Amino acid sequence: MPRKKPRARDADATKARILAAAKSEFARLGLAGARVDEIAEKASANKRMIYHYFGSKEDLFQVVLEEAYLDIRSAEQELDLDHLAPRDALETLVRFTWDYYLDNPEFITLVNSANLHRGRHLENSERLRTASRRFVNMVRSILDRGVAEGVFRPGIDPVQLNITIAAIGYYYLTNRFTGGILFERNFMAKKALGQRLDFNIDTVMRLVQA
Amino acid sequence: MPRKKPRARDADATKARILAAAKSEFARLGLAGARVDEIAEKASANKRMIYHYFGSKEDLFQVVLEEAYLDIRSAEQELDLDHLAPRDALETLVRFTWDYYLDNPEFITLVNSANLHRGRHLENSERLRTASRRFVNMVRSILDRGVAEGVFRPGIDPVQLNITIAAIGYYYLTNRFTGGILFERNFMAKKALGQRLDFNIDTVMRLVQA
Amino acid sequence: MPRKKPRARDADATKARILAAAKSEFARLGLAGARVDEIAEKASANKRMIYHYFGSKEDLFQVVLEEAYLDIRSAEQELDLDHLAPRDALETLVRFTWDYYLDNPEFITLVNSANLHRGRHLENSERLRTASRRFVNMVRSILDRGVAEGVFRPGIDPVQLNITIAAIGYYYLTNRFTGGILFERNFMAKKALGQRLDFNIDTVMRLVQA
Amino acid sequence: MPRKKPRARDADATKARILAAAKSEFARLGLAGARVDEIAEKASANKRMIYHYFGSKEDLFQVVLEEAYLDIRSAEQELDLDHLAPRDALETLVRFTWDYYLDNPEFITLVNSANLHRGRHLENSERLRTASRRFVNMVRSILDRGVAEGVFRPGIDPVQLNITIAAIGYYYLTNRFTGGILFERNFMAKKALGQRLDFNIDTVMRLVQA
DNA sequence: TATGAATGAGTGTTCATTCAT
DNA sequence: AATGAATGAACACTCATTCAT
Repeated sequence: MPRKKPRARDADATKARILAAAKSEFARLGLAGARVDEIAEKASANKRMIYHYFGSKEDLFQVVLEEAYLDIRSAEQELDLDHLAPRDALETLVRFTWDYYLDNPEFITLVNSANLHRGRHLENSERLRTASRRFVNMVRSILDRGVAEGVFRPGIDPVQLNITIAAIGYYYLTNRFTGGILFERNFMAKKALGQRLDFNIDTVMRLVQA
Repeated sequence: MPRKKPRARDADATKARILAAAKSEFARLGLAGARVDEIAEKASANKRMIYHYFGSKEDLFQVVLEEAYLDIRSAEQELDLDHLAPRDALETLVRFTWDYYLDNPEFITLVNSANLHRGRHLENSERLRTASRRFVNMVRSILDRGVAEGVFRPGIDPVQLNITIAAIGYYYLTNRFTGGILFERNFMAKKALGQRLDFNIDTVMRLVQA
Repeated sequence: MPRKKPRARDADATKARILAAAKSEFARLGLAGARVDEIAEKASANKRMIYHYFGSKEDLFQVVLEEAYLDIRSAEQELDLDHLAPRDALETLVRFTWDYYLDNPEFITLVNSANLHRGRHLENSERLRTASRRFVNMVRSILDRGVAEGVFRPGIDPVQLNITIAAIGYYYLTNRFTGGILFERNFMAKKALGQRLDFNIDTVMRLVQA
Repeated sequence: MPRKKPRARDADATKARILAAAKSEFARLGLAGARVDEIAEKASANKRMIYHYFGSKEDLFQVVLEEAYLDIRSAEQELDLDHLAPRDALETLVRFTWDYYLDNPEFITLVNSANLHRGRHLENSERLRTASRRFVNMVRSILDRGVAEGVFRPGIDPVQLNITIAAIGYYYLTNRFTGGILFERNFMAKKALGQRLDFNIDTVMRLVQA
């Protein structure tokens, strides 16, 4: 017996399309600047579906944010840093962080938006806290191994180190527009990007050097 | 008998009040999130005056941004770093940058907003470009003196260094909300702030060390 | 049992109500004088619907204008003047034009508004151009038949004639207020209206007389 | 004794500049569309002066209107039609009316605006009523002389005649924009203007012909 | 006579959200 | 599951007018 309407089953696809459109719009325009109409149109979905699946614009923002953070945390785990020598592991992490920001520019503006709203939208995400703990432990383990092997100096706070690794890439990229104007450089030129990555690896290596 | 300045109906004072209110609102809510009505009310000014003096919400945003940047550039000049020993000068700059961000939290979110809008509002500010050139030259001069004295290694790009100095403070503070959640720390606790500043000074010193 | 048309939530009906209200308001107060709020209220519609269906106040004005012109052009076609003797056809047209202006006073002020705005809102209406061509051809055909029958003199430009037929009715009615003041007459008294129509028919007949 | 402040005496000049600017703006945009700010700027006058001299925007409109009407009435008197043969006098009047409309295009849109507002702004102008009476009498006298000389037919109402003389010129010019679109002609081309004037003279002459 | 500063009530337009089907 | 219609509150911006000097 042939099924009647194979139209259904789109629920997940519709949700995914909404989420992708929302991510793009929130990243591009911020929470206040993004428009529900525009998100619906870009998702080829009816506006009503957004409310059906996500409840409200803010709730949708919250889901987008959580997904974005879980994505980077999950990608970091796949780096398998525990199987690399400490120095290699650290350099890999610096490179990965930089590349991830470059490949996922929405991540940066989403995080900025989240903080403009004082982190309110992530407050209750236990999944995120768990993933973060795991991530910090990974960095700590690299540091510990490096100290044991005598290549890293002791006493480095893995959280501080990690903030710095993120900072030196993130800041350069998020402020690439005003930076380009103030310093009269094209921050996104291929050569400039390469130089910055080198500078950052150097910075981190000198920082942990025994 | 010299008359005092006839202060009532003072255009300059009104403009200044509008500017201050706008700075606060744009910093708090972003360009899209800020409300002209609210700015007017906080400035104890009539909404019409905003349009009279600044033309539009975006034009007002532009002025706020430019003023904010000029302010930090001007404060940096007052540090008189050329009269300090190179290492002291650099540490002073790192400390100043950190303190400025702490004392002027609006600066950070304003810069974020400027970049969310792709730097569009600063594109034509020659005043800013001039001030920035002067600032970069100041950092370059510190580096040169340090190299000459044998305390800094040669070949450091002053722009890269400066970006890093800004980054390691800026990122910590702008992302203090999500950071606090992910890393389960109070980023703004007095002790945490002190530790971060120490970490940053250390980072920069190791970076330039001969 | 056939269900009646589900009339509630009827987009067409809402559009029609908006159009009718807009016609009335634009006619009464002009494009600048009419208020979108008032149009919405008179249409028992939400203001948002006006923008949903018509885009903007000016676009709405454009649609109102085009509809108004198409309406008179369509009514003229229904006169079936080609089946009347040339003199009867012409008199019928003069009477119709006069009656149409009397019955549709909004038409006159709408046309005035259109011209105050330099015709900008009708520039791209191909429908209107088509209807106008058909109309001019109808008048031309009446003239031609009259000349062939020897009752009209030859060489009359149908466009000039038509402008005159419109003018002598239109001017009297559109300027009835200042006219009433200047000439100290009630232009809209039944007797005055009859006299003017007679005068106009006479004017046109003498103009085309062989 | 030397006069103190020779700055004064500008009062009349200021009023005149305001009046000229107001005429232009009201003609161009209508009563609702014209802006007090714009009028002040075009008059190189302070906005406050408009209120000082004229009381309100509507009062200013009233003065502009009255002046405009008095101007055409006064120009008509200067034609000295009583010294021309009846047919010449009539043709002169038709030509003058046409030329006046062409040379003073603001007059037409001002009259349209006056009537959009139902003549309200002219209701109490006794000066205008007086000038109008004189004008009607002039036309009546031409007709009477023509009848006496046997060149005009009797029984023509001077008011109706005058309305028609105005109408056939006024309508063509006020509706030149929509007319140009509908009839696909350039109503303002030199040749077109000449043809229309000829057509109008012909119309009037046939109308009064004995 | 003249003026720049200031204002309150609007004015077209947009928004996130809900209703009815 | 999905949709087009509808809404009310808000939004950026404007206006004619008055105040203070």
